[in-house]
Amino acid sequence: MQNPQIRVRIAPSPTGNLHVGTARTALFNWLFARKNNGKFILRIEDTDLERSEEKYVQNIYDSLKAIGLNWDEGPDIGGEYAPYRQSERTEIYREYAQKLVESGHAYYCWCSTAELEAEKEIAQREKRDFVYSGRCKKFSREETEKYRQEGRTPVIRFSMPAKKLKFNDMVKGEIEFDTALTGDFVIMKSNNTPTYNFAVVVDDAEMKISHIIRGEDHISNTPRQILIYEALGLEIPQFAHLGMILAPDRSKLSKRHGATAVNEFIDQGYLPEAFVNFLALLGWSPPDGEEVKPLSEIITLFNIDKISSTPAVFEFDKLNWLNGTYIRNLPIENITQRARKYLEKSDLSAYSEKQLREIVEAVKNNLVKLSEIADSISYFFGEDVNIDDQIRETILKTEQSQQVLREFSGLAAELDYRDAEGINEKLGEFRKQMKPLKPKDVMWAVRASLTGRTHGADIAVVIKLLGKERTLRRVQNAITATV
RNA sequence: GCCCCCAUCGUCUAGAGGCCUAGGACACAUCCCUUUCACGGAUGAGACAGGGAUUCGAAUUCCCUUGGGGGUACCA
Repeated sequence: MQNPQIRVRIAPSPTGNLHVGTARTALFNWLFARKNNGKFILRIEDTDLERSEEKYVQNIYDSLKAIGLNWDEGPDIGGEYAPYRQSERTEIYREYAQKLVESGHAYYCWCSTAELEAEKEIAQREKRDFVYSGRCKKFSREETEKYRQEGRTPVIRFSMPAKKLKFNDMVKGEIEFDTALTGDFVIMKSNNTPTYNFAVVVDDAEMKISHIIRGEDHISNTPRQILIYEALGLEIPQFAHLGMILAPDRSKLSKRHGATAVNEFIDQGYLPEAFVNFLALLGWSPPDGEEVKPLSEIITLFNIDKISSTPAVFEFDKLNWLNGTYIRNLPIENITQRARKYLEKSDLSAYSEKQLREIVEAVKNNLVKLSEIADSISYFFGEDVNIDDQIRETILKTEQSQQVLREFSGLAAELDYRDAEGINEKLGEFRKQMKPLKPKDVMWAVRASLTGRTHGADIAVVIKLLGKERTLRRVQNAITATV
């Protein structure tokens, strides 16, 4: 079987930060390339000069790299088919457009926006779809010259052959369109710049793209593109259209649903490796049922035939669970290091690195996002602790708690603060000693006085890390504050 | 409106005619562990959108309806 080099691409337009939908498409392309020993290419589609911005190009690079998707050819690293930015390829599009005009597959259209609007209005009134009439197609050289003389700037339209067009989609199966419904569409704008549908075809062909894996929002563009391939006598690639990513309310994922850009998730404290893992699960499922899986393993298991054709809801619950799982599985040094910027919201100087790791170890289990660590560890810092009014009133101020704390301050004075396990044992004895008070109530009083909270890290560890002085001080404060 | 795509638990999905009284994961509930919250463990509840047709037999094939999504630009 002739199996030419597999080449896929991701072609985002830099009109915003890298969207999760684009990231997911990039991921599937990347997986397909890596799985099949192919090439993954990054191309920047910046033909829309108005909306494209350089900072977004940078964001695309950064986001892709952050989630571990490296490309083999691209604007920044070059490659055999450079340049990889559409804005630097305009000459190429012009040549191809010219070819099409010469071969009769395209023609200049001199219609003004106003004239087109009028046609559209009529179509609307007659309740039929607007399909460009194609009247400029028949113009003679003289008429063309006349318009040029008038100072009109033409567009180039592709001459649509009307026919039933079938193509086989790798994920959707056979799809059929009636191209008569489309009409002659613009391939070169009046500013001599290509439209999307034309530029993609030219680039994909020039760059020898073998498989086009993209979102299903492009499915209706496909017949037009196939027709251009045909008109140009180029080989038609394989298509695969992925279901969209939807918001929990099943509408298109947008800003109003919260974060939509990859970097926002990472900034929020999602681990990039957890995030890609989650993305992979949107439309693909591991044959062995093990969903927590690094990219390296997903590559070997990945199979494009197994991609779901259904749109997928972006569910935060599962992302959160995955992220927590990844955090828990990380070696403690690694978490500590990666959480540094959040940890540093507290003044770390009072602790050694070793102690800091103990703190992280003590709180890591209930983290969903790395960023939450800042709050989880806050009571380990400072001489005193903030206790909110409700806890002060309902937990600390009760006579029962006061009694516990008076007793506990005695115990606290003679603990061995180097030994968490020992502290734990003493605490056990203490609970017995405080009977008939319930163990839970006893510990809540102690915990609240020390941490200002009703839940958190193992209390013996808290006591150890707080040390004698602060433990005594905080307990004492909790007692005196209410007298 | 027209065109195209899609349709299994709340969500992501497994399922390619009998293995399905439909499996897994997240979320949810209960219980266990436990000084708290978590973590971990166990159990439970929970779906083939509806209607026809094909077949000995349909979640799986076909048709219709309904619902959802996408497209309908000199945006990409």
